[in-house]
Amino acid sequence: MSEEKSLNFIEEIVEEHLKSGKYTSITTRFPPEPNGYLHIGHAKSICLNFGLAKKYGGKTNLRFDDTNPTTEETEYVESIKEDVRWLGFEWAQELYASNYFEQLYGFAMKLIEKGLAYVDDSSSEEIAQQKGTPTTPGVRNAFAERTPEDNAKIFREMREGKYEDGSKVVRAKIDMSSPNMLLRDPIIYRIKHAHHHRTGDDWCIYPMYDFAHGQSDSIENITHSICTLEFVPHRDLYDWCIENLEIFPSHQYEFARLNMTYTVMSKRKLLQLVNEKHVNGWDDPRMSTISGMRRRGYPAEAIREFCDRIGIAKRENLIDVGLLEFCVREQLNKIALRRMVVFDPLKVVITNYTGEEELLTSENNPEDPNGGHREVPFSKELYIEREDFMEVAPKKYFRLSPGQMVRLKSAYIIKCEEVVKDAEGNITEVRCTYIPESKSGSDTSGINVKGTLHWVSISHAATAEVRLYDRLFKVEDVANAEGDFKEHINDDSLHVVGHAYAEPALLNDKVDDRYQFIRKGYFILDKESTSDKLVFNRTVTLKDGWAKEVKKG
RNA sequence: UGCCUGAUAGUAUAAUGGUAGUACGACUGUUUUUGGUGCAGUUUGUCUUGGUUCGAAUCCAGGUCGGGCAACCA
Repeated sequence: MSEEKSLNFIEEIVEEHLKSGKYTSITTRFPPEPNGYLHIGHAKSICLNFGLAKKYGGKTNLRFDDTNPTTEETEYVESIKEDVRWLGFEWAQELYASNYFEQLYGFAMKLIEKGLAYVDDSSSEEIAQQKGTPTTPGVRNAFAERTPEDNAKIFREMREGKYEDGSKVVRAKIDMSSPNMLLRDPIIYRIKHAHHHRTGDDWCIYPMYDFAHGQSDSIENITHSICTLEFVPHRDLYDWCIENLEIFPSHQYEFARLNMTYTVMSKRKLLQLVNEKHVNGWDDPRMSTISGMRRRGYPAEAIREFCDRIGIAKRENLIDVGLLEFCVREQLNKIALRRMVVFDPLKVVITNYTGEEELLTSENNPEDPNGGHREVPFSKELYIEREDFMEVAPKKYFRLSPGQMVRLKSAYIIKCEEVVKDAEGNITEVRCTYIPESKSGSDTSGINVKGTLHWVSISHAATAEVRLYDRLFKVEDVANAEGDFKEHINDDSLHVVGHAYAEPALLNDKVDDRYQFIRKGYFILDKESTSDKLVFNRTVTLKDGWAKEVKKG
């Protein structure tokens, strides 16, 4: 019995095309504009495009949509390539819309010769005004009457640099009264005396998106050109260009873009967060960027799994970020090395412990029988988490309190005998006794305790900085919340624990290792970590049933 | 006022005229040397009004509500 997973609507279209013989293989493309870093919304598109080709034996190109020299930079090209690769995908070809500038120029000339395009000297205000409104038709001006010969001559001169920015544009001659505003003689070329990150100063005219994208698809024989819903009205123009240019008929299909709770997903807003220093760069672990998530410790596999689970449809959506976190935990639970780190220390003295110290063994990962073990030093003086002790314990509190017993993970059962306070009444130390025959792995004490605590031996502990991240915004639906999105920034999205106490095994682990600090969450070493100073990022917390219980009262 | 587009549990997504299912969440219980994990279970849904049909989430008609469209951005 093979449970066939149901297909999304694009997979259905592809299967139909393959079955009917319309195509014998498919080609898709991922077409970012190199004007910013990729975010989780792009990951959805990447997984879709590359996933489709992988599933149906086709190929996917990485194509940079670099038709606007004033916003695009090589830095972004490099980061995009790194992110796509990190997500686990391999492109067939690395291409650029700017590779096709000469061809695109020829396409425009062809339209001019066919009488389907003309040079317009109007200002952008005039053009906008003549365009009409959605309910009233636009009007065509006198420039539309220029002959193909005149148009060709002026277009050539535009290319040669004879005219200033904004003085002339080339427009496709379609229909000034179309109900689709994009068909009201859209601009296809504009003059920009600007340096392009790849073509340098070779060009001073650049094609518009609508005159570059479909043709680029066509040149590359893209069979399924997949984009997001806001491009639906562009499809008429996409098809018009291909039809009138008589080139390979690529087709555009649209799906709903990803929205996620407690975050923003537009390059404009992400750029603002970076520029105005609300975060520390594009790869700040709180960002919805791929690079931010990577630095935070989200595994690529978890992001792929997430994209798979949210599905592909045409309905507007707002996905709970909790689903992403679920995917991250699911993956990390299987691979993360368990370690003990105390964030907020409370000293525990084992009064009846007579040895100097001993090495105990603890499993690296209880989920992984082949995960191995590490040694953990134990001694008379330990740190436990301050929140794991209460002098007056509420009901169902399974941690340490006077007269109560708990197990120290992978070590012994201890019993709280005495609480030591300073002059102000603050608890400075807890004195306990341990049960020698309760040693982990060879427990003959017969005692059962409800609570198990993480701990570190004070004299063996390494110190580390730990960065705890929370959601960047306070409201679920940031894009649709009242007022400017920055008003909803969560000022408490970063907590730095300057001096956490870590078991020494953390000193020897590899940089790429993923950790679960037992009972605290999943962590990864940050790039700012040095041999003198360990810095960890909290990837995600563990689910906390006790916190939920406390909240309920 | 025009055109395009969509509507299934709290959130997503499936059912392609024939038993409304799955995941996340929430809630129970159970296991556990992590209040984690695992396991078992409970919970909640077809926007609305008509029509076609033996039978409608699905087809048809009207309505309601949401999103998009008038950048020399992509």
